[in-house]
Amino acid sequence: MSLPHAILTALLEKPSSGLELTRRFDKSIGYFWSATHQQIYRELGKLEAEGLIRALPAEQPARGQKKAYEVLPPGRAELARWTGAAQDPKPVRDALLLRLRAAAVVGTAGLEADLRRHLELHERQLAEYREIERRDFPPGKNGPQDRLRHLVLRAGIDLETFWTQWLGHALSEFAHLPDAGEAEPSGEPRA
Amino acid sequence: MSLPHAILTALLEKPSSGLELTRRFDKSIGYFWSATHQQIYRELGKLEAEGLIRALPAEQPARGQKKAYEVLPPGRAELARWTGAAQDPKPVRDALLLRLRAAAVVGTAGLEADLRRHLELHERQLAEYREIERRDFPPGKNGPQDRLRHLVLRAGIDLETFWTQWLGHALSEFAHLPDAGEAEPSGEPRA
DNA sequence: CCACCTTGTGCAACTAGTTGCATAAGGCGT
DNA sequence: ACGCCTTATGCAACTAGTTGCACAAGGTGG
Repeated sequence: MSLPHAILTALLEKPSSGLELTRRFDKSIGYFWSATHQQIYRELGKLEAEGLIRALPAEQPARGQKKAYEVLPPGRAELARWTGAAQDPKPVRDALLLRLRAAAVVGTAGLEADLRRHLELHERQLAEYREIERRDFPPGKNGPQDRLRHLVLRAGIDLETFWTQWLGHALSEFAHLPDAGEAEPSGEPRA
Repeated sequence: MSLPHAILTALLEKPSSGLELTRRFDKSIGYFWSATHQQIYRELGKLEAEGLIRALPAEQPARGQKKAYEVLPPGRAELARWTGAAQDPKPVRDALLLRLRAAAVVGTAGLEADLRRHLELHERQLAEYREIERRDFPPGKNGPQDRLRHLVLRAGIDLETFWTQWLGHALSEFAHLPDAGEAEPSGEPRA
């Protein structure tokens, strides 16, 4: 139940149309809460119906027209409530770790290449985060909101750092593993 | 599309009934791919229908009877295929980070308590992982499957370590933040 | 001047996961 | 022998997210 709140946050930072929101979700906010444009449009409709946001009175609201939204007081209140309410972390689901575990049973064939690919993706993401940090959080900037936002970015950086390190470690393990195959002494002879 | 593969892995490790699987998902496998018993039963039905697993011929398959499943060769093949196939990491969705970002706009009221609670949860999980490591991976054990499984556990340990550290850092930031409120110089005076 | 591309909005159908409840068998106490 | 608890299996309805497509407006090039 977080997408509406992600949208409220984005709209409070800057009133936007659906497509503008979509673009921003592909950058800053989407780094830790991704969403497709269809999700966003649907949610904008709901939020408007609930009276939490409203369309800024632009020209004519015809099709193919930009329609910008802003947050209404009840929307801000709801966001504040949600932010402060207790929430349980949702259970982990990580396919890569699952695949590694499966590999222990059915063999590692093909996995190494994908680990390498993931490593590259995470390295790229890490580089991007560092660039954002350099650009948006120079040493002087440390008002309360800056500190909070920097904290979030730090989480992103540290997470990507973890993944790159772990993947590096995993690949080095693969390097001296009894190649591919069942990886199981008791496995049946293949074919 | 990973739940069926999680189940195949679990069944290869040890043929089990639905409930036994559920219990194991609450422990080892579920640490990185959680599932409820309803998901598991449904998926067992599908896997059986597809001919990837079969029910072990037990007594009478009446209701309230244990029904254990084992993986058939096509099931093993499918798992091997999936494990080696390239897969994109799925986009991140972390509500806690989102809430922090929201807090930069609508204020931090209530958040600190929940951060503290999350810190405790992660510390507990970390302790559990370390205990498993101590118990299941003593210095001698390092055959190929041991190495792979240890690698997975290491990821869990390092992830929990990251979270505990980051949450600690976040809480220390909160400690010298201009208390609660809007955390925004330009915010409207509350109420 | 019209075919085609881009921008922006949106519906419909599908997949995956969650929640709440139903049902059956067997043991246990009184 | 009856109610009740635990174990085990499962259906149905719901929520959240994904995928594929449709459609309108406005610009662009042959």
